Parts: sequence; C-alpha cells; structure tokens
Amino acid sequence: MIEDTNFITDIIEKDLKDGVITNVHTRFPPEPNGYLHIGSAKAILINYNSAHKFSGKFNLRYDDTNPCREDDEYVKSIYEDMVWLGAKPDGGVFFASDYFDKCYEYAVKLIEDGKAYICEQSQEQMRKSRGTLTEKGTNSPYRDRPIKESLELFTKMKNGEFEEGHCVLRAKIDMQSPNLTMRDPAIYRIINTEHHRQGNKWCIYPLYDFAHPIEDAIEGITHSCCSIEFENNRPLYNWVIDNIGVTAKPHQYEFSRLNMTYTVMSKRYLRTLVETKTVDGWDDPRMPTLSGLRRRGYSASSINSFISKIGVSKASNMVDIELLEFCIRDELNKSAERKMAVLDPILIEITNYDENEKEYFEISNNPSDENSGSRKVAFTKYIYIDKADFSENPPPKYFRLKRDGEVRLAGAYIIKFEEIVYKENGEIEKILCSCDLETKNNKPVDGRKVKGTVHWVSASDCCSSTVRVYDRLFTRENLVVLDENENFLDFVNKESLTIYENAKLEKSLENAKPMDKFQFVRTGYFCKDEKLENTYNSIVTLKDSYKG
RNA sequence: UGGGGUGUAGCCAAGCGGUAAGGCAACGGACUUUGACUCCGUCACUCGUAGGUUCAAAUCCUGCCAUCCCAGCCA
Repeated sequence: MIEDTNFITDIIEKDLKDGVITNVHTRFPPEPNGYLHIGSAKAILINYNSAHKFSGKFNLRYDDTNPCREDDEYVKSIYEDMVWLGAKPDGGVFFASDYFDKCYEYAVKLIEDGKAYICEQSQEQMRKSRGTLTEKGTNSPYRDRPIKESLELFTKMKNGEFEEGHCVLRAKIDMQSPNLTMRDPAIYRIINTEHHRQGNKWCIYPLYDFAHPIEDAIEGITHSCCSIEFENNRPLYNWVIDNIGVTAKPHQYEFSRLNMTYTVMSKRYLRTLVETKTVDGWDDPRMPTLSGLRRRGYSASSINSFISKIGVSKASNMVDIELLEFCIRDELNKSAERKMAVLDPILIEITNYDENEKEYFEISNNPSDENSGSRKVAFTKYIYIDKADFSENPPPKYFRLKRDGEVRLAGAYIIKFEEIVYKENGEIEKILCSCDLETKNNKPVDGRKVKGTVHWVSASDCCSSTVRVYDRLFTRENLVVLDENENFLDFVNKESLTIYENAKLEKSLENAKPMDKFQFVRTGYFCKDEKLENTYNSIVTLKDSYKG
C-alpha cells in the first residue's frame, strides 16, 4: 500500500532479506513537553510508514525521563494528534517512566561490572575536565573508586540522601574520545521534582542517552529512527546496548529534520508564543502545530501527502511551504463543496429585472464531482458582489467588472455595466447593470467572449456567517525576534523591528519572501472552525487569481 | 582548531560505474460559467570544487571549499 521507499526502508528491506530481523518494530518517542507540529509529523510518519510498509508494529513511547518539563496535557494532545494523523500506535502506548526500575537494575549492573561510577565532581569541575572540542578530557578523580563504594553511593542517591547536584552516575568510557558524548557521560542524576506519573517515587532519573536504548530494547524496537542531531549519540546508544547485557539489538538511524520557509519549528519558541499570549494557544490556527493546522483546515491526508513528497534524507533542507499548501489545495480542489461568498459587498441593481421576481439557480456543489449534488441559489434584482470584483480604474487585463464591461455571475447571467450611483460623500452606493437574459446557463448567443466570472449573492435572500481569516503567522512581515544569545525577545510585525536593531532574526526567516496577496472570496477555501461554532476559517493557500 | 554528518535546478529529491527520474515553484500556450482545475510545452551537456583511476564517473580514489551537529546533571 505504501509505495514510498527511502534509505531507511532500503535498510529494513535488506535486514529482512539477510535474516538480521524477522519483524519490523519502530517507535515515536516524544517528550511530553509540548504539542506535536508539522516537523513531528515527519518523524512520526517515517517511523510509522517504515514499520507498516513491512507489516510491522509502531509504538508511541512518551520519553518522560525529566520530570521538570513534562505535563499530562501534552500526553493527551500527542496521542490525539497522532491518531488524527493516521499513525495509530498499534504496537502500544508506553512510558519511559514505566521502565525506571529496569533502568536502575541496568545501572547497578554497569557499576558491578566496573563500567559506571559515582562522580562527585561539581558541574563546573565536570565541565572543565570534559575538555573541549579540540582538547581531550581528563579523568575524574572518582573514576577508579571501588565498585563497592559506587554501589553504596548509588543506593544513597536513590534513597534521597544527597542534595540535587551532589553527584551523578557516569558511564566509564573514554575521556580521551574525540566524540564528546563518549567522555564518561552522566547517565543518572538527582532531581527532586514530582514526576507527572511516578509522583515522588524517584529522586534519581536516567538521562536520555542511557534510557533510550534500554527503552528500545525492552520494547523490541528493531529500527530506531530519529533526527540527525542524535548522530553523535549513536556510539553511546550502541555502547549501552552492548554493555547492559540484553539480547535485543536495536539500531539507530538518523534523518534530517524538517525545516520550512516562514515557519518556526522550535518548541521553545512556539511555547513562548503561547505563554506570552501572542497566539490563543497551541492550537491557534496560525501555529504550525498539528492541532493548529487542523483548525486551519488541513486534513490529515494532506499532511501525509506532504511528508511523503518531501522524502527522507540526511541533507539539511528548507522545504518551501508552498509544497504543503499545494497538498491541501490539491485535495480540497477535488473534494470541497463550492459555495459563493461575498466578504466585502458592493450592491448591484439589475435594471432589467423585476423587483418582485425571484428565481433559483441550480448550482453544482462541485463541478468536478458529479456525485456532489447541487444547491439552489436565489437570484433577485439586488445582489452583492465583492468590492474587489469591481474596478473603476482597472489595470490591463482586468477581467472582472469594470466600466462598460461585462462579467459572468457564476452559475447565472452575464451582466453588463451601465452606471455608478454615488452617495453624497462620493462613495459608491450601487452599480447599475443590465443582465443578458439569454445567458442563463448558456453562452452568449452572439458568440462574444466574457472572460471574468464573479461570485455573487442575493441581497434579499442570503445568510451570513462570521469568518475569521488567518494569515500565516510567520512571514517576512511577522518575525520572531531573538537576542544575541538566541533568546526569544518578541514576536513582532516587521514595521516595529527598528526598535530591535541589534536583534537577530530567526534563521529560517532571513530569506523569507513577502507573502503573496490572495483573493479568498473568489478562489479560497473556508473550513468550519472546530472550536468556534458557526465561524469559518479561510485557508489562505490559494494562489493569486490576478497578477496585476 | 578535534570528531561526526551533508553538498544533484529557485526548493525538496531519485540516482549506488553505462551517459541526470519525479514533485513543488517558475515560464510559454490551449481550454475554462472558479484568472482555479485540467491539458500541452519549456526549465541541470551537468551533479560543491580541483585533480586522479577507467573505454566510460554524479557514482570509485585523493586534496580542497562550503555548510550543519557536538563542550547539559536537556531530549
């Protein structure tokens, strides 16, 4: 069913063929510290699709090894968003925190084997002795303390007999390693914070590098696919697998994370936008979160399609958001029912149509889908069209209503401009037009071409809805501003940027182009806002309908 | 400056020694009762770069350049 192949599925296929494995099992391991976003979707779908391509299983595992950052709100939203996306964790839903006992056992074993030790250096001392990118590290004075002593201290650590930061359990690997992560990494630390699931059961917590391979091994994960920044950690992942004494041999593979034009993917900044109330919440339709995109009108299938189109590689990338927009536009164009809508009305009087007359036009809900049915739309002497569909001073090649011009009312007559009636203040009160009665559902009998077609609505027989139009949050005009240390400063409109003259701009936005103008009345799609009843979002993904 | 990645069109990305897929964007043109859609056509003599090996190189080798990641008791 899934056609996509990439370097990861190639590896799996080979492993299967070589008999290295007999079944495929993958996982998505989010830390529950924020909402899933479009970048998470890439990681989810790579893991999910890799397993399913080979009839394997896929787990959701909350990587909740740091109680300071996690919250049950996120646990809930992550699961819901994954199910919505279509990546239901059919291998099960797990919590890293459920493996804390096992992690502890393995840690004890490592100490007993002389492969880990309690280090009582301060954080400052540890940083210094770790060396730098170019200088080797030096051994901790505690490195060769007796196994028995480390064992006792580890027990005390676990029993809460030490202050936070007093000591740490370290893997004894190689302080000379050119790879910083192998220089005796800390694998257990003391944290006196209540855990969202374990409460106060523990005051020591395993670090990611130690816990992750154990989690994968316990769950029988065969291919652990993560983003590229973990590549440096892979030797440590393998070290843990090789030294704790498990038969499972999970392997880690890395792919590049998704970057998208105009889009900030960092959870840290997204969180700040929520906390500073710059947006209404994680699911604000302007956010690149899955819940935000959903409210914005993106379907799960359009996101799946997008992820499959961008491919899987290790090269750093900046995918144009136009591709995402293409995916939803493409789908909606086939499936969305058409409705006419006028957002900014201008009154049209049809001079040769009787005031008391009213007729109904049967208009197809979707001309490209014959099963979509049709609806009746009332036509009367007074109608509205959108202000943007009339121009007193039209640019060249303007096809919509203009002086002495003709235009097709979608699904109804062709009308011809006659006269503008002004109010006393000079504004347009209404436009008088005549309609060609013979063009009802027909082409003009004399064969003349009328290029423009506009939406319209009866002024006396129409209903109204509240429409909220959401622009993209991140454009060249709207920027996240960071200080020199890349701390979030503000979310601003570019016009106010001068006050941040020395601030750096979010990297991915530096080359952003101005957002295209759009005409949502004529060519946009609306979707019902799932939170705000009876209001509609406009999905502003359509291209310019007129390039003037 | 140490180590590990990555460089194929404006943007993604296939390609795995036999003469550069595909998608997005863009640009022509046809069609059109959505300036949409659809349809036709154009868009890399060249794969970061310089050498080398070979009958043959984006693919193999060497040097160089660019760029990303790593010095958390974060993940």
